[in-house]
Amino acid sequence: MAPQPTLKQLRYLCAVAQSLHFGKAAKACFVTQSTLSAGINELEHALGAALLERSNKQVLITDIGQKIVARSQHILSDIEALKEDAVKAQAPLSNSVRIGIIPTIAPFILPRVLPSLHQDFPELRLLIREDLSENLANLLLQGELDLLLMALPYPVNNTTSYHLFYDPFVLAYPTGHPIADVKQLRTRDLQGQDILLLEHGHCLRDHALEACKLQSSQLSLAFEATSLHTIVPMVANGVGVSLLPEMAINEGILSGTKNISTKEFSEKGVWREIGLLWRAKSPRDSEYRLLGEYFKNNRPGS
Amino acid sequence: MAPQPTLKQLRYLCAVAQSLHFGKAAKACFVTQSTLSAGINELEHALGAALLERSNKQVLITDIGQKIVARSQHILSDIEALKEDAVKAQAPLSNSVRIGIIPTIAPFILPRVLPSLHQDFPELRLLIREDLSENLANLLLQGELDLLLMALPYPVNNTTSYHLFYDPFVLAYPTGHPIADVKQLRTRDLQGQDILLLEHGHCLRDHALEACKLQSSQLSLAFEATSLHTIVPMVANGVGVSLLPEMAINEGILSGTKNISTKEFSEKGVWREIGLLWRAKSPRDSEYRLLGEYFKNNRPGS
DNA sequence: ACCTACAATCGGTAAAATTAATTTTTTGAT
DNA sequence: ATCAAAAAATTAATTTTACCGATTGTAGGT
Repeated sequence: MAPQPTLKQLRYLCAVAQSLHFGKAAKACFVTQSTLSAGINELEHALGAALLERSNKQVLITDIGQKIVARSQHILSDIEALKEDAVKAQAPLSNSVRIGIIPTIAPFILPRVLPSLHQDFPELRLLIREDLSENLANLLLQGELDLLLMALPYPVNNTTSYHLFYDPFVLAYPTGHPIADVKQLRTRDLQGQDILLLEHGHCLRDHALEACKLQSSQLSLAFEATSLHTIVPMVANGVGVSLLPEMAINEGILSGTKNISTKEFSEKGVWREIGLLWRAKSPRDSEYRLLGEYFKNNRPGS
Repeated sequence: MAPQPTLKQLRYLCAVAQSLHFGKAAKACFVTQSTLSAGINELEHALGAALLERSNKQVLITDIGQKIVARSQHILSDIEALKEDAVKAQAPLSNSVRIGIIPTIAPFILPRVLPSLHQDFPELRLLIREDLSENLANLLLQGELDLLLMALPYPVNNTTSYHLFYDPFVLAYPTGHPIADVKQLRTRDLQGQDILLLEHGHCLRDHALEACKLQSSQLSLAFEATSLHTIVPMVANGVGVSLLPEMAINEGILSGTKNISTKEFSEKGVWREIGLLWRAKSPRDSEYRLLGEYFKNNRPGS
């Protein structure tokens, strides 16, 4: 196969086209005249066309040479633009981040974080996808998402996790429910209660059960909700009690709802851990940590 | 200075972007995996950006990597277009030829040559400039013109000339003029005649004088014409005789004009030489010779 | 615990780019 | 015609780079 033209050769050609003088062009390219001469020759052979007409008095550009010069200039400026792109992309959080957030976090953290984030990193484009942990994990591994904001621990291969904060579970019960009389609420007080939880697939359910040392089989209530917002009116109607994340309450999930009371657990550790997750090999590791700072500093209730 | 990205590296990148697999990409590029790997690394360092996210299981393209890939594909296809241009330009007489023609040739040769030329070389674009020999010569040396069609000899540095044919001078005189009685016309019969010629600058004038062995000082008629077409009516009106190029007569410069007769010289050598002229270093030498063939084969009167 | 698949890395060698010096070519001037 | 000047081409030696084959390291699957 014929040798390919190189960018260096195109640079030499354009330099000659500018000065119409091999010696000057060589200087402009920081090479010796012989190097430039050889480069031009290579290009002419690679293209199989005479681009320049040389004499000892003047250098002229041929018809086809002129066309090649024009194309070369275009290509070289495209290369510059490409390099420029790379430089611009260096600024942290200046590009798109495709983030996946589980449904029990997204509505309660985004309204608070997004505005300040946009202020500090106006170039950042957050592309948000809300889905269950399992689906998000798959998308992360497939490279469809860059970052997950979810409850930890959640096992995903080759990922790095970043702790943000703990989000306590708060008991929500119908006002006047007997449990209101318990002074120091402990997880064992939940035994035998009708506890409303989200349906399978929501990790909030699993984390709540684990935090309260309950087995799924202990739940007497067969009904399972599809979102926190539908649990609230059910509790208010006396269907049962529920475990709500504090961040949801802080963000006002109960506002406007009557007949619901809440009580915090007196024990430590009745919470879920909130964190970030990304592919361990991701070159944007440091950017994601930076983003983590923002979520930390702007957590609901802080 | 940071090393420049090379086209080879961009090719490697695009290959990886296609297969998302270093080994396959390497094969597609006809290099080993280690070579490709090193190339991608160089590119990333040259740009200072992580373009790919590698693990032993999958290769993902980063956000910025995606942009660079898109630009690279664009650049690489531009390179192909450039090469394509060069190949197309290889076909002889497939590009522009900027030709300069003197006013005493152009109107009499172009109508005949252009049609057949266009038929055989439809890609050829003849850009014609009509001017005096001296001006054309300057333009040729400056590279503003590629080729001259003119009367020879005409001294121009560093040029190659190509003989086309001889164009005899024919005496034109008012019908009934005494010279009509001369049986064997010779140049010495012109002595003492009122001879109408073009003004200074037209080489036709000088060549006519030389061919007829006359001195400018021998001309009794002070008036000089600006074009052959203005000479004709003057001869018809009896102002004097003139020496017209045969090609002009063949192309019908006298048609429709009454009271003019013509007579050929009985001697050999009463002619001007018509030829092509180009810079000796021109790489299109062979194309110009080919073009010369056309002018030869389609000379006026042939 | 082993095997597999993959990209990164290493060491050696072949190829190429680059330079400084020289040669050739051309051309204007004497 | 000869000379001198200018400029690109060429040459030969050296440095640099590219490339390959083999090996290493890492994760995942069995």
